[in-house]
Amino acid sequence: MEKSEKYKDILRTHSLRITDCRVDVIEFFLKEKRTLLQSDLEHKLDQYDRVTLYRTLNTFLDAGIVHKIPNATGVATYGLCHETCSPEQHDHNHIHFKCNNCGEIECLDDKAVPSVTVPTGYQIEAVNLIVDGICAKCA
Amino acid sequence: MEKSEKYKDILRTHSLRITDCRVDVIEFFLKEKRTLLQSDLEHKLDQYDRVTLYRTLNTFLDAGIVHKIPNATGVATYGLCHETCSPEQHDHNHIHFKCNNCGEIECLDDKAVPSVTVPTGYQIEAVNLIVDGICAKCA
DNA sequence: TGCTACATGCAATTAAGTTGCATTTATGTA
DNA sequence: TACATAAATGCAACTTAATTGCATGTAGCA
Repeated sequence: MEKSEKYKDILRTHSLRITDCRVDVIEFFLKEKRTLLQSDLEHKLDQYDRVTLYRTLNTFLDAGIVHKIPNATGVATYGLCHETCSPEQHDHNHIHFKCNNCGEIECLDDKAVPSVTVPTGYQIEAVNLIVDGICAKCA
Repeated sequence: MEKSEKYKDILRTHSLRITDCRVDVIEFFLKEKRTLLQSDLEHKLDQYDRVTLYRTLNTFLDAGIVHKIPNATGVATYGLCHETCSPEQHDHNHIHFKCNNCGEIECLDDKAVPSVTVPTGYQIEAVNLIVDGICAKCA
């Protein structure tokens, strides 16, 4: 299968229309293999308006193609979801690592989040574990 | 000891000058017993300029009086640190709970964060666990 | 009491996030 | 294959948060 077909299939799977912008955004995520900011997309894919990229990310968020990673920088950070994700069921049971040197946020896919307990009366919908430190590249 | 003396002592402990604004911000945190946004301070302590409140929060962050809680809302959220915190050594080993109904972020001080491991070459400096769901009040 | 470094207030700027609307386009159907 | 329609895009505009510079005021020490 041609590469662009693979990107298009991700859109088909999530019942989204196939547009150049969406295909390019998925391609960028898959090639970079890292979490991205909207500004990353704006620099790389500057043929598209920033509002279009903003809406593309939100559409992907709703569809379960990307997930938003909580962090203290104040800037929204997005990671590509596993193929098993859908709008109903997400599998984000992995650790996020934020490097205090290079600033990059990584998904450590093979590191599972330990189970947590909360006080009585609290209902858990999602668990996010963010580890801050120095990544292997910067150490 | 008078209450305001208690607030001032927190500032003395961290080698910060005692000013009305700083004392009022600490008092607000201690009385509310919850995490706060800068906008919360702006509404409650409107006798101070918002830049002053912004700088007060940053000063407290550097000094280790408050900590910034990672979240996906895009708005900085601050929690008062335990008295054991200092600029060098923080004790934030507790879970943060964000309610998807009321939006409030709580520190669950009695719930310890499980230990985590990261790949070889990564150095851990801090661990943040954010649980999303419905809090006891909203359930 | 006065000096000095630090804190504050005000003005202004940058950046992120968001919405409305006119235009263009993807896709199902005749 | 062309058409109709709902959805996607681009542009303009706006809101809010974060941030900086500078003049003025003040806490804390000598």
